[in-house]
Amino acid sequence: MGKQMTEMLKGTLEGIVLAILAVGAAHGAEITARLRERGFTDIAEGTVYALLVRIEQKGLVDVEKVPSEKGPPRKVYSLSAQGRDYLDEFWTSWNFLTNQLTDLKTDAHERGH
Amino acid sequence: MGKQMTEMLKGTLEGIVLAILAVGAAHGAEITARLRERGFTDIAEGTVYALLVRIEQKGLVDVEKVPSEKGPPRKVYSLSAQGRDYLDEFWTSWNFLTNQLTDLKTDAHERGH
DNA sequence: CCCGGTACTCAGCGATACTATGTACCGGTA
DNA sequence: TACCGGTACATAGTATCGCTGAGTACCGGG
Repeated sequence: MGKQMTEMLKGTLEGIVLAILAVGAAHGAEITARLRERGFTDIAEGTVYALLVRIEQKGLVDVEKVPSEKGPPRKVYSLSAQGRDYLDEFWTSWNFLTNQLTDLKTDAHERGH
Repeated sequence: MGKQMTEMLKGTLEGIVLAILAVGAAHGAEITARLRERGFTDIAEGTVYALLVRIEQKGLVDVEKVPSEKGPPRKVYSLSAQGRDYLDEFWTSWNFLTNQLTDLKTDAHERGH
Protein backbone atom coordinates (compact mmCIF):
# COMPACT_ATOMS: atom_id res chain seq x y z
CA MET A 1 0.00 0.00 0.00
CA GLY A 2 1.05 3.56 -0.48
CA LYS A 3 2.34 5.97 2.06
CA GLN A 4 -1.09 7.53 2.33
CA MET A 5 -2.39 4.36 3.94
CA THR A 6 0.01 4.71 6.85
CA GLU A 7 -1.44 8.06 7.82
CA MET A 8 -4.98 7.02 7.05
CA LEU A 9 -4.68 4.11 9.45
CA LYS A 10 -3.90 6.43 12.31
CA GLY A 11 -6.99 6.44 14.41
CA THR A 12 -8.73 3.76 12.38
CA LEU A 13 -6.45 0.82 13.10
CA GLU A 14 -7.49 0.90 16.71
CA GLY A 15 -11.13 0.67 15.72
CA ILE A 16 -10.34 -2.06 13.22
CA VAL A 17 -8.69 -4.20 15.88
CA LEU A 18 -11.55 -3.62 18.31
CA ALA A 19 -14.02 -4.61 15.59
CA ILE A 20 -12.02 -7.78 14.93
CA LEU A 21 -12.19 -8.58 18.61
CA ALA A 22 -15.93 -7.96 18.51
CA VAL A 23 -16.15 -10.87 16.10
CA GLY A 24 -14.28 -13.09 18.55
CA ALA A 25 -11.48 -13.13 21.10
CA ALA A 26 -7.96 -13.62 19.81
CA HIS A 27 -4.32 -13.37 20.81
CA GLY A 28 -1.79 -11.02 19.29
CA ALA A 29 -0.43 -13.17 16.53
CA GLU A 30 -3.94 -14.23 15.60
CA ILE A 31 -5.09 -10.62 15.36
CA THR A 32 -2.20 -9.85 13.04
CA ALA A 33 -3.18 -12.82 10.91
CA ARG A 34 -6.79 -11.68 10.72
CA LEU A 35 -5.68 -8.23 9.65
CA ARG A 36 -3.68 -9.79 6.84
CA GLU A 37 -6.65 -11.89 5.77
CA ARG A 38 -8.73 -8.75 5.58
CA GLY A 39 -6.34 -7.08 3.19
CA PHE A 40 -4.12 -5.18 5.60
CA THR A 41 -1.05 -7.05 4.44
CA ASP A 42 1.51 -4.41 5.32
CA ILE A 43 0.80 -3.94 8.98
CA ALA A 44 3.88 -4.72 11.02
CA GLU A 45 3.79 -7.11 13.94
CA GLY A 46 5.23 -4.49 16.27
CA THR A 47 2.47 -2.07 15.38
CA VAL A 48 -0.19 -4.50 16.50
CA TYR A 49 1.47 -5.34 19.80
CA ALA A 50 2.03 -1.70 20.62
CA LEU A 51 -1.62 -1.02 19.88
CA LEU A 52 -2.71 -3.92 22.07
CA VAL A 53 -0.72 -2.53 24.97
CA ARG A 54 -2.48 0.80 24.53
CA ILE A 55 -6.02 -0.53 24.41
CA GLU A 56 -5.30 -2.77 27.38
CA GLN A 57 -4.12 0.19 29.42
CA LYS A 58 -7.24 2.08 28.41
CA GLY A 59 -9.33 -0.82 29.69
CA LEU A 60 -10.96 -1.50 26.33
CA VAL A 61 -10.08 -5.19 26.41
CA ASP A 62 -9.86 -8.01 28.92
CA VAL A 63 -6.74 -10.14 28.82
CA GLU A 64 -6.29 -13.78 29.71
CA LYS A 65 -2.96 -15.53 29.64
CA VAL A 66 -3.19 -18.93 28.06
CA PRO A 67 -0.22 -21.33 28.05
CA SER A 68 0.89 -22.36 24.62
CA GLU A 69 2.43 -25.64 23.52
CA LYS A 70 4.86 -23.83 21.35
CA GLY A 71 6.35 -20.58 22.57
CA PRO A 72 5.54 -18.19 25.37
CA PRO A 73 2.05 -17.90 26.89
CA ARG A 74 -0.47 -16.25 24.65
CA LYS A 75 -2.35 -13.18 25.70
CA VAL A 76 -5.92 -13.63 24.60
CA TYR A 77 -7.78 -10.36 24.17
CA SER A 78 -11.53 -9.88 24.32
CA LEU A 79 -13.69 -6.77 24.21
CA SER A 80 -14.64 -5.31 27.58
CA ALA A 81 -17.89 -3.44 28.17
CA GLN A 82 -15.94 -0.22 27.96
CA GLY A 83 -14.39 -1.41 24.71
CA ARG A 84 -17.83 -2.00 23.26
CA ASP A 85 -18.86 1.56 24.07
CA TYR A 86 -15.65 2.84 22.59
CA LEU A 87 -16.26 0.81 19.45
CA ASP A 88 -19.71 2.30 19.12
CA GLU A 89 -18.22 5.77 19.27
CA PHE A 90 -15.71 4.72 16.68
CA TRP A 91 -18.44 3.66 14.27
CA THR A 92 -20.25 6.92 14.87
CA SER A 93 -17.15 8.92 14.00
CA TRP A 94 -16.43 6.69 11.05
CA ASN A 95 -19.94 7.06 9.67
CA PHE A 96 -19.72 10.82 9.96
CA LEU A 97 -16.44 10.85 8.10
CA THR A 98 -17.63 8.59 5.30
CA ASN A 99 -20.74 10.69 4.85
CA GLN A 100 -18.79 13.90 4.52
CA LEU A 101 -16.30 12.32 2.16
CA THR A 102 -19.01 10.80 -0.01
CA ASP A 103 -20.51 14.26 -0.42
CA LEU A 104 -17.13 15.74 -1.19
CA LYS A 105 -16.40 13.07 -3.76
CA THR A 106 -19.56 13.73 -5.73
CA ASP A 107 -19.08 17.50 -5.53
CA ALA A 108 -15.50 17.25 -6.70
CA HIS A 109 -16.43 15.02 -9.58
CA GLU A 110 -19.35 17.17 -10.70
CA ARG A 111 -17.24 20.29 -11.04
CA GLY A 112 -13.93 18.56 -11.49
CA HIS A 113 -15.17 17.28 -14.81
CA MET B 1 -16.40 15.80 17.96
CA GLY B 2 -14.65 13.26 20.09
CA LYS B 3 -10.99 12.63 20.45
CA GLN B 4 -11.24 9.77 17.99
CA MET B 5 -11.93 12.24 15.20
CA THR B 6 -8.59 13.96 15.72
CA GLU B 7 -6.68 10.77 15.01
CA MET B 8 -9.05 9.68 12.28
CA LEU B 9 -8.43 12.92 10.40
CA LYS B 10 -4.73 12.20 10.19
CA GLY B 11 -4.09 11.32 6.60
CA THR B 12 -7.62 12.12 5.50
CA LEU B 13 -7.66 15.85 6.14
CA GLU B 14 -5.04 16.31 3.47
CA GLY B 15 -7.23 14.49 0.96
CA ILE B 16 -10.26 16.43 2.10
CA VAL B 17 -8.54 19.76 1.46
CA LEU B 18 -7.30 18.60 -1.93
CA ALA B 19 -10.82 17.50 -2.81
CA ILE B 20 -12.16 20.88 -1.74
CA LEU B 21 -9.61 22.53 -4.01
CA ALA B 22 -10.71 20.21 -6.81
CA VAL B 23 -14.11 21.87 -6.57
CA GLY B 24 -12.51 25.27 -6.93
CA ALA B 25 -9.48 27.36 -5.99
CA ALA B 26 -9.54 29.07 -2.63
CA HIS B 27 -7.36 30.86 -0.11
CA GLY B 28 -6.59 29.67 3.39
CA ALA B 29 -9.36 31.32 5.31
CA GLU B 30 -11.84 30.29 2.65
CA ILE B 31 -10.72 26.67 2.86
CA THR B 32 -11.23 26.73 6.60
CA ALA B 33 -14.70 28.14 6.06
CA ARG B 34 -15.59 25.44 3.55
CA LEU B 35 -14.43 22.78 5.97
CA ARG B 36 -16.73 24.23 8.61
CA GLU B 37 -19.62 24.28 6.17
CA ARG B 38 -19.04 20.62 5.47
CA GLY B 39 -19.34 19.68 9.11
CA PHE B 40 -15.72 19.83 10.19
CA THR B 41 -16.47 22.49 12.73
CA ASP B 42 -13.63 21.74 15.11
CA ILE B 43 -10.68 22.00 12.77
CA ALA B 44 -8.30 24.65 14.00
CA GLU B 45 -7.12 27.44 11.77
CA GLY B 46 -3.50 26.66 12.46
CA THR B 47 -4.02 23.10 11.35
CA VAL B 48 -5.22 24.17 7.94
CA TYR B 49 -2.39 26.61 7.34
CA ALA B 50 0.21 24.07 8.38
CA LEU B 51 -1.34 21.57 6.01
CA LEU B 52 -1.30 24.09 3.18
CA VAL B 53 2.40 24.67 3.70
CA ARG B 54 3.00 20.94 3.44
CA ILE B 55 1.05 20.36 0.27
CA GLU B 56 2.63 23.41 -1.29
CA GLN B 57 6.11 22.06 -0.56
CA LYS B 58 5.08 18.73 -2.05
CA GLY B 59 4.02 20.52 -5.20
CA LEU B 60 0.41 19.38 -4.99
CA VAL B 61 -0.94 22.90 -5.34
CA ASP B 62 -0.18 26.07 -7.25
CA VAL B 63 -0.16 29.29 -5.27
CA GLU B 64 -1.00 32.80 -6.38
CA LYS B 65 -0.71 35.80 -4.14
CA VAL B 66 -3.69 38.11 -4.46
CA PRO B 67 -3.81 41.48 -2.71
CA SER B 68 -6.70 41.87 -0.32
CA GLU B 69 -8.63 45.01 0.56
CA LYS B 70 -8.71 44.01 4.16
CA GLY B 71 -5.66 42.38 5.66
CA PRO B 72 -2.53 40.83 4.23
CA PRO B 73 -2.36 39.39 0.72
CA ARG B 74 -4.26 36.17 0.25
CA LYS B 75 -2.60 33.03 -0.94
CA VAL B 76 -4.95 31.40 -3.42
CA TYR B 77 -4.40 27.67 -3.79
CA SER B 78 -5.37 25.54 -6.77
CA LEU B 79 -4.75 21.90 -7.57
CA SER B 80 -1.68 21.16 -9.67
CA ALA B 81 -1.45 18.24 -12.07
CA GLN B 82 0.59 16.40 -9.47
CA GLY B 83 -2.06 17.21 -6.91
CA ARG B 84 -4.71 15.68 -9.09
CA ASP B 85 -2.73 12.44 -9.33
CA TYR B 86 -2.21 12.48 -5.61
CA LEU B 87 -5.91 13.01 -5.06
CA ASP B 88 -6.68 10.01 -7.25
CA GLU B 89 -4.40 7.88 -5.12
CA PHE B 90 -6.12 9.23 -2.07
CA TRP B 91 -9.52 8.13 -3.31
CA THR B 92 -8.12 4.70 -4.14
CA SER B 93 -6.78 4.28 -0.62
CA TRP B 94 -9.96 5.65 0.84
CA ASN B 95 -12.13 3.28 -1.17
CA PHE B 96 -10.03 0.35 -0.05
CA LEU B 97 -10.37 1.35 3.58
CA THR B 98 -14.12 1.88 3.40
CA ASN B 99 -14.57 -1.49 1.73
CA GLN B 100 -12.64 -3.33 4.40
CA LEU B 101 -14.41 -1.50 7.18
CA THR B 102 -17.82 -2.15 5.69
CA ASP B 103 -17.03 -5.86 5.67
CA LEU B 104 -15.78 -5.70 9.22
CA LYS B 105 -18.85 -3.86 10.37
CA THR B 106 -21.24 -6.47 9.04
CA ASP B 107 -19.12 -9.32 10.38
CA ALA B 108 -18.92 -7.75 13.81
CA HIS B 109 -22.64 -7.16 13.91
CA GLU B 110 -23.53 -10.67 12.75
CA ARG B 111 -21.58 -12.36 15.50
CA GLY B 112 -21.58 -9.47 17.93
CA HIS B 113 -25.30 -9.93 18.32
C1' DC C 1 -2.65 58.06 14.81
C1' DC C 2 -4.37 54.25 17.00
C1' DC C 3 -7.96 50.38 16.83
C1' DG C 4 -10.16 46.21 15.20
C1' DG C 5 -10.61 42.72 12.05
C1' DT C 6 -8.65 39.75 8.43
C1' DA C 7 -5.12 36.47 6.78
C1' DC C 8 -1.28 34.08 7.63
C1' DT C 9 2.83 32.04 10.52
C1' DC C 10 5.29 29.56 14.04
C1' DA C 11 6.90 26.81 18.30
C1' DG C 12 5.84 23.20 21.28
C1' DC C 13 2.99 19.24 22.41
C1' DG C 14 0.57 14.57 22.21
C1' DA C 15 -0.76 10.57 19.75
C1' DT C 16 -0.02 7.15 16.27
C1' DA C 17 2.22 3.78 12.99
C1' DC C 18 6.73 2.14 11.25
C1' DT C 19 11.38 -0.04 11.53
C1' DA C 20 14.45 -2.88 13.66
C1' DT C 21 15.80 -5.23 17.29
C1' DG C 22 15.49 -7.92 21.54
C1' DT C 23 13.43 -11.21 24.99
C1' DA C 24 10.93 -15.35 26.68
C1' DC C 25 9.16 -19.84 26.12
C1' DC C 26 8.71 -24.45 24.22
C1' DG C 27 9.52 -28.99 21.80
C1' DG C 28 12.77 -31.80 19.23
C1' DT C 29 17.22 -33.83 18.54
C1' DA C 30 21.53 -35.92 19.79
C1' DT D 1 22.14 -32.27 29.36
C1' DA D 2 22.91 -28.92 25.64
C1' DC D 3 21.65 -26.81 21.63
C1' DC D 4 18.45 -25.09 17.97
C1' DG D 5 14.44 -23.26 15.50
C1' DG D 6 10.08 -21.35 15.62
C1' DT D 7 6.38 -19.00 18.05
C1' DA D 8 4.65 -15.06 20.74
C1' DC D 9 5.43 -10.93 22.72
C1' DA D 10 8.06 -6.53 23.91
C1' DT D 11 10.85 -2.26 23.31
C1' DA D 12 13.67 1.86 21.49
C1' DG D 13 13.94 5.31 18.26
C1' DT D 14 11.96 7.89 14.24
C1' DA D 15 8.62 10.52 11.28
C1' DT D 16 4.18 12.42 10.45
C1' DC D 17 0.18 14.73 11.59
C1' DG D 18 -3.32 17.56 13.97
C1' DC D 19 -3.97 20.66 18.09
C1' DT D 20 -3.04 24.65 21.12
C1' DG D 21 -1.70 29.19 21.80
C1' DA D 22 0.64 32.76 20.67
C1' DG D 23 2.56 36.10 17.30
C1' DT D 24 3.13 38.89 12.79
C1' DA D 25 1.56 41.64 8.78
C1' DC D 26 -1.70 44.33 6.41
C1' DC D 27 -5.64 47.34 5.82
C1' DG D 28 -9.54 50.78 6.46
C1' DG D 29 -12.27 53.55 9.85
C1' DG D 30 -12.82 56.72 13.55
